[in-house]
Amino acid sequence: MADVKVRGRAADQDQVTAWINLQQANRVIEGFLEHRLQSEVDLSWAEFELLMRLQVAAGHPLQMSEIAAQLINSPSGTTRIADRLERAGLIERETPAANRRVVHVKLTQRGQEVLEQADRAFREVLHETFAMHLTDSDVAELRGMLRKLLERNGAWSETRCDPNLSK
Amino acid sequence: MADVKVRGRAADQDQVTAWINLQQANRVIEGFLEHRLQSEVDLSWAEFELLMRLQVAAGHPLQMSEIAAQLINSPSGTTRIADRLERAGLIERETPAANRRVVHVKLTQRGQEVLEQADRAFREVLHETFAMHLTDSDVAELRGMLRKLLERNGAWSETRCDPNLSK
DNA sequence: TTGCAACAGTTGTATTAGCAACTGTAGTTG
DNA sequence: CAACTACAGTTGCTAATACAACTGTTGCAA
Repeated sequence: MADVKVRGRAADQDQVTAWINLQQANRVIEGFLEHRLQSEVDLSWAEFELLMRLQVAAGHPLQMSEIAAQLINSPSGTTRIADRLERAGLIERETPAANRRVVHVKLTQRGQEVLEQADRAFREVLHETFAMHLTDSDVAELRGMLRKLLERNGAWSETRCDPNLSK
Repeated sequence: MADVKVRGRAADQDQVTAWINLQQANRVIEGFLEHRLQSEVDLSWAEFELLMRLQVAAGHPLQMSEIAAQLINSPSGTTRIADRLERAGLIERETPAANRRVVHVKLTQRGQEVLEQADRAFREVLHETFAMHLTDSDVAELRGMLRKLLERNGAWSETRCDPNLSK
């Protein structure tokens, strides 16, 4: 029984370390992305993320609440990001007559263009800081684990993250 | 060549998805931790993280810059977190006579006590939202990948994350 | 020793995020 | 159809974050 406990505590420690490292990696890489996007296309990572979601929707407008769920952001936070993007002329908001509670968000032409440029920078940085250092099977395993974590925590949105941008 | 490109793009997509999922998992789990720590011991996750670093140092005081590096936070951000913890009486700051540029930070008795309580809550939540859903080999693989990412991005601080709290 | 550059940390300022409260709409029940 | 509840989104407010500029310290070089 003491045995079990000792083993349990060591494993516990590994898990804590894994979590801390996950957070650190997330911060470092997000930091690089943030800086590069800011300097190159004047977008924050959060703004880029929102645009990416619209791109994934492929012209089909998204509701604010859908976007918020996918970004795992608060409703108000999502509103603010959308405010900035709308002011910058990159997205449009429209409340459909059919259901005047909701807001349909879609990319403008300009938004599409900026996003494509941002996407190139994004993929470059992601490659240098993330993808380049992982094998294909690493990525597969990682996705499996993360998917499990998201599912078990009720945050799996069956997200296709396939912007399919530069065809 | 078209083949290579196609395969390359698909792999690219998997990598993007892995990254997005990493971020999502990080947000979800950090959210749970944040709420639980806030309600239970009135600490933010950032504050807890700083306390944990001091705990790891096992009584040996840390400099602000060391803490900032480990937390991957800006100097000013670290100062502010330390301000709050000091005001709450959980840490002490002292500039040693030997080098009056630096600040030595250490836990107070009260800080030690609060941290132990916080640590129990932390481990509970981490288990429920993270550790419970991963096998030992998952954790090992994950740590390997994350370590590689941190190293390659110049952010590997050879962090022991072993608070070794409840002995 | 004086002067200067690099460093450690803090503070001013602006941006961002989240909670709680609010507006307005849809659906439901009596 | 009136009242009530739930929902979608926004806004007021407060807290937190980061960059840049600042204070004070150390080490080095002329």
